Amino acid sequence: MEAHAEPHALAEQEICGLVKGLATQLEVHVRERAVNLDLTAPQATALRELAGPMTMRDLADRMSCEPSNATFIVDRLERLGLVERRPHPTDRRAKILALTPRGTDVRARLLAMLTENSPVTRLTQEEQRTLRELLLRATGRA
Amino acid sequence: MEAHAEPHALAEQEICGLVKGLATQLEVHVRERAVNLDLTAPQATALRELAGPMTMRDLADRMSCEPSNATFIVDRLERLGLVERRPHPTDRRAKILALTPRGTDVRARLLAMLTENSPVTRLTQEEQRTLRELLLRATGRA
DNA sequence: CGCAGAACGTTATAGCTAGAACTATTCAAG
DNA sequence: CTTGAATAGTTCTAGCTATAACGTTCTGCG
Repeated sequence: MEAHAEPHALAEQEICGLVKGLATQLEVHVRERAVNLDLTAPQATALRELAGPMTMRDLADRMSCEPSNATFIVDRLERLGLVERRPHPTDRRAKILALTPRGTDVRARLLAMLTENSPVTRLTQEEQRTLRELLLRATGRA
Repeated sequence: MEAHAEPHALAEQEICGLVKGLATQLEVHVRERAVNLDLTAPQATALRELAGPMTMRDLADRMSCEPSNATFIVDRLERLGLVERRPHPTDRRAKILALTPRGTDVRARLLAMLTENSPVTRLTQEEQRTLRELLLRATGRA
């Protein structure tokens, strides 16, 4: 029987499903808030990650997506007048992303909505700290 | 300053990014193994979740995706001769998904590859148990 | 029984995503 | 200084994904 042969492997598979499940719930949570601002989920996610000026690559890393996808999303945010692409002061290959005044305003309203009823709030502060530690280790960032 | 205004909210945002990051790493891990079997990542994920006969809805739930997407993926798996759609014995709306002999074989080889060097193996058994508990609670399944 | 509401699965559509190929620029080794 | 490798960003394309709408079947309630 499979269950008796590889119990360890089964646990790993379950965790994969749970991680995907939580990621999906978080994306749905973002999407539900984003529509109120006429944004799609990835656009809102990008806006959330733009806590300060950064390059396209930085944004792609923070969103865990490929640079080509960051280009796609920033194109739309720029068209909406929420983000600007500025030249990088020392690296002529790179571009610095900066929020416009409207972008700053929309981002503030977005963050306020995102903090309400997030799936993560099902966990206590202590549990959130533990989860953060485990995710840091699992992703190899710690 | 933002950091002083809402430290709690910032922690939540970091967890969102970490969950997405781990989910992405897990998908990359699946994709890298899947290509050896001429499968795409979602096809391999579906095959992994097909531990036994189940309906389209069950598969969609296990994959955390919409039913329309499950239709898309199962169409391809059926075309590859790995999965069959059979009528449900008591519910004429539903269909039962069953692996073909070749599907069973491919799935076994897939599972063997997936257990090797998964990002989750960066955690100890004990840590994996803790992570599983927290994810169950965060997703509202426990 | 009969009907309203819900559930299962599919289709069509619009939008998101990764990968490969490309240009321009930077970095590192000689 | 110069050349080869690496990096930043974009474009193009194929494929994945969610949503809405639909037909079919089931379920609960009167």
